[in-house]
Amino acid sequence: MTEINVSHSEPVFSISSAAKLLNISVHTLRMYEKEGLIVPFKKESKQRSYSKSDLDRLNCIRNAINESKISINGIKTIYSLIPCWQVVNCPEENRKKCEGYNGHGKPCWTYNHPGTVCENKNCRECEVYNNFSECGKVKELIKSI
Amino acid sequence: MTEINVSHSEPVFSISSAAKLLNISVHTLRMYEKEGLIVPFKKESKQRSYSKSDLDRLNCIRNAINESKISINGIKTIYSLIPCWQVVNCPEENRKKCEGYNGHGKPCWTYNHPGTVCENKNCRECEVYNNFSECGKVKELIKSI
DNA sequence: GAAAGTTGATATTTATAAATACCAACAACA
DNA sequence: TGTTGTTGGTATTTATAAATATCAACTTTC
Repeated sequence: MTEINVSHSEPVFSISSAAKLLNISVHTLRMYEKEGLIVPFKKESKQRSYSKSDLDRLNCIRNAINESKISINGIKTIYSLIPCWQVVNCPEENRKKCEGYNGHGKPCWTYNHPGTVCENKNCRECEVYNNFSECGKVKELIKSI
Repeated sequence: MTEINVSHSEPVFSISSAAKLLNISVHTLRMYEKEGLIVPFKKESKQRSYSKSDLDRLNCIRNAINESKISINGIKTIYSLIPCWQVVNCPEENRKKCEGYNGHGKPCWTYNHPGTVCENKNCRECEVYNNFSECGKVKELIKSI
């Protein structure tokens, strides 16, 4: 990983500075998290922190809500269509017991994944979570499979 | 096609009886059409008529809006993720010039498709339009490719 | 050819999603 | 150790998407 990428994914912003930079309230950030749109880094003390990449992701989400007029539940449903099983190479056997594969309306990273290849993964660091925060990228992925 | 399917896809309901059956207003039906969620049959006189299958589709849409809280633009975006190119076997060459393939946020059946395999198709009769009115089915299709 | 229904278009209402405000308890950091 | 910020709640406000109401011109139907 290059220096640039490290700083990009390094959680360095507190919730209040993230909110300030995004021009939204602290509560809104926690709301997005509760809805499963974002997975901020958490210290042992349970305090959240946000990377530059988190801010980019949040800008996409804000854009979807405010410009594209897609509701939060709409965004969740769109995320739930990401073919995560392709991205992480999830074996057929695992899929049967995976809520992300079988569920509807919620992104895979909002579930636990017992007995799957994702079991011990940290979703915050997963390609599925990181690469497809933009709706456009979801379609590109579907095209590529 | 069996007798049952004929009656199922036969446009027999006027806009007002469709509205009554769905318990919504006539204008709402026209609004859904303007947004590209539905493609009702039209007589030469420009009057709309609706089949039982149209009503089923509309029930799905109503459910997405009222129960799942997905906004109309959200539904449009979800429809736009249907891999239509797979369903209709759209040749690589055609895809480059197809707005449905390259566009974002609008279902393929809201575009014209000059120079593609869909050029002379009536979208109302297309598998892409007919089979995936439910969000759940969209995910099933993505899984199958 | 009169009544009933439909068209598209605009103007208005309503229902509610998204965001804000406020809270007491706890954590971080000078 | 006092100040500043964070936590997870609930209660409230606001912005607006979705639906309704009206309209005159046009079809259909009997």
